[in-house]
Amino acid sequence: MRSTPQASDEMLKLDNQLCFAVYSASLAMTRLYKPVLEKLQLTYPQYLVMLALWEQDGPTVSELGERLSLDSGTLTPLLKRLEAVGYVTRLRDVADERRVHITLTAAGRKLKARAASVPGCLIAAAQCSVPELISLTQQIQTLRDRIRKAA
Amino acid sequence: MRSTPQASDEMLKLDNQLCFAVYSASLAMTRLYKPVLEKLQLTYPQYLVMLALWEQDGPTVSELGERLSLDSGTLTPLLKRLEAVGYVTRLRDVADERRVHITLTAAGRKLKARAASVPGCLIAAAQCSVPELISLTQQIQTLRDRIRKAA
DNA sequence: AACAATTACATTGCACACAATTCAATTGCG
DNA sequence: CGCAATTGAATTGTGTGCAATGTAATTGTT
Repeated sequence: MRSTPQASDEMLKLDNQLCFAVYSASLAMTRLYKPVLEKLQLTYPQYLVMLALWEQDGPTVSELGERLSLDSGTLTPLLKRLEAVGYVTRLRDVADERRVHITLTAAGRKLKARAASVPGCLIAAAQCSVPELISLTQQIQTLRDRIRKAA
Repeated sequence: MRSTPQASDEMLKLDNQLCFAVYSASLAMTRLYKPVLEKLQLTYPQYLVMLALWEQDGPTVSELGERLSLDSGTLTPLLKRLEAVGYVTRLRDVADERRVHITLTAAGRKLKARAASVPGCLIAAAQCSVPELISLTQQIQTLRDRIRKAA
């Protein structure tokens, strides 16, 4: 008698995989936001950067990378595009010329008001109560933090 | 008196937590799997394609795209890489020459046994019971399906 | 002060992800 | 049958995401 091949079969089914659920949910969210964010001249990752800046303006590239868990290879070109559309400025720190501070322009600050309606489309799509959304968010955050620790 | 700017502030923070949680969890998972999948000569999206093929061999490119919610612009080069390492073959349908069937090679089928241990690393990292993982997976799938319907 | 190690950002190369377009094969309709 | 419309993949161009590398500025040590 062999050792239960069924068990590993069940584990390897696509829909049983937590990783595929998260992966496909992330892609679905990007697609949901796309038409909304296009009106603001933002991509989804650029929107996340703007959210971070609206909460705390003027961080260095590495601080932003820490917050979003992205490295400079991703952020540098992204930030240059945000600078090109006029939402941020990239300025060298006078005390430490290695650092580059990312600061909102007037247009970048004004955008926050126009972005106020963006979250509504996800909340509407989710079709569940705000407490339920908060609970799900916390579960996913806990999972993410444990994965980070394990990696 | 202005109309509660705090409300939109909170909304933006809530949205930050929800969409960013899924986004960052997805990235964290990719990073967790990376060293494990490298031993199998697979990237994370390639692993998802292999999971789909182990469940049902020989689909067309568009059927695979339907299952994974990816288009030909993503799948065509990815499948060519899987063909290059020898895990799949790409064969034109004899009845309809527009279609390309993706079929596992012997090496591709053999890989399934070696991949049996892959899900374990996420389960270990998650530090929670299997029923809890199943529940969380289902919640995320439900969210994803509702988002897809709304988009 | 000199210099090795570290830090911060930029650059390069590879692999997705997706919109838009192209091209060939097939289907539908008069 | 003939031909327009449709379908299925592939291609092209833009924007991430990340490892590896490069470069300049700063820090620590003697």
